Amino acid sequence: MWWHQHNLCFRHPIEEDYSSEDLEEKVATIAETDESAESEGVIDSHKRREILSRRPSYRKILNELSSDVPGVSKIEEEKSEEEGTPPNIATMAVPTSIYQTSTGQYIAIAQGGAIQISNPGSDGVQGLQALTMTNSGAPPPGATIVQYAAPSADGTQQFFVPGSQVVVQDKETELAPRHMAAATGDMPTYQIRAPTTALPQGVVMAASPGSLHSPQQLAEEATRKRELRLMKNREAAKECRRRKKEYVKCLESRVAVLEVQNKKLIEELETLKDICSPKTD
DNA sequence: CGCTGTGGGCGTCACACGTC
DNA sequence: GACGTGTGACGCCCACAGCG
Repeated sequence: MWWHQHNLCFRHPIEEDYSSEDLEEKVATIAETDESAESEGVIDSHKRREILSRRPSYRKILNELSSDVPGVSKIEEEKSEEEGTPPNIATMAVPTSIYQTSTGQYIAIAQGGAIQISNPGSDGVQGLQALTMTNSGAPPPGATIVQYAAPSADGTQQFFVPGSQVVVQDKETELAPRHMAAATGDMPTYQIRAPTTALPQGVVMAASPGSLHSPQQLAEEATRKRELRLMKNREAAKECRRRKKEYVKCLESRVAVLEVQNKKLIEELETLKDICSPKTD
């Protein structure tokens, strides 16, 4: 099933993203899998926005498409898994991100917010350590706190983990070893370092939510939560754009296939016409 | 060489939707 | 209902090409 709100999409004058709507329209026109009910009529911008925002995710769309059309590749649930996750992490519950440290350890951030660290040499999931991110609500007793810091002046991002170590994001992905770049795509690389002198701006060290009393602490907690949310949203936006590009590529290939099919059918029709209605003169 | 238009990427905000 | 996630919209920046 092809969703049919494409003709309700509107483009902002300075729209900068590629016009997937145009492609979708082209595909829908060629394939004629669609009703044209909504192609007419005036819909106010609010309504259009409402409809637009209910559009299914690219992943859903593409996966539906792939089930209808053989040969259309699916968007995997997690790119990091499909592109060569280290074997000892492969059995873990779907991580959202996997990083490799300069010491060769793998850090997997699971969807629940748990961080797992594994050594490349260890078998299976042995050696994994599960940490709990502080954004996942009140940590259970004895939980390990991992602190996130806003990007510092040199463009790096840091996680503060127990044991006086800091997980620092490299400035550029290409700094990662080639084997890592192949395994993670555009995924940033992280290193475990000893912490520098003072905490970077925006860092609030471990304070369990229950122990927050003063307005200053509350404000710091709010700031920390905001930074965390922004970081997650940043990553989500990147991932969303990646999926969108993949989706557009898929549409382009589908257009090509359907155009070829269409051409063949037209030729076939012409042939049949010639056979059924020979010229009389 | 400076200006301008264009395209692509990124970060952020707002909002809908799904989950617990 | 709170919270997390996905995505459209917007604004900004940068690179590049074309032009005078």
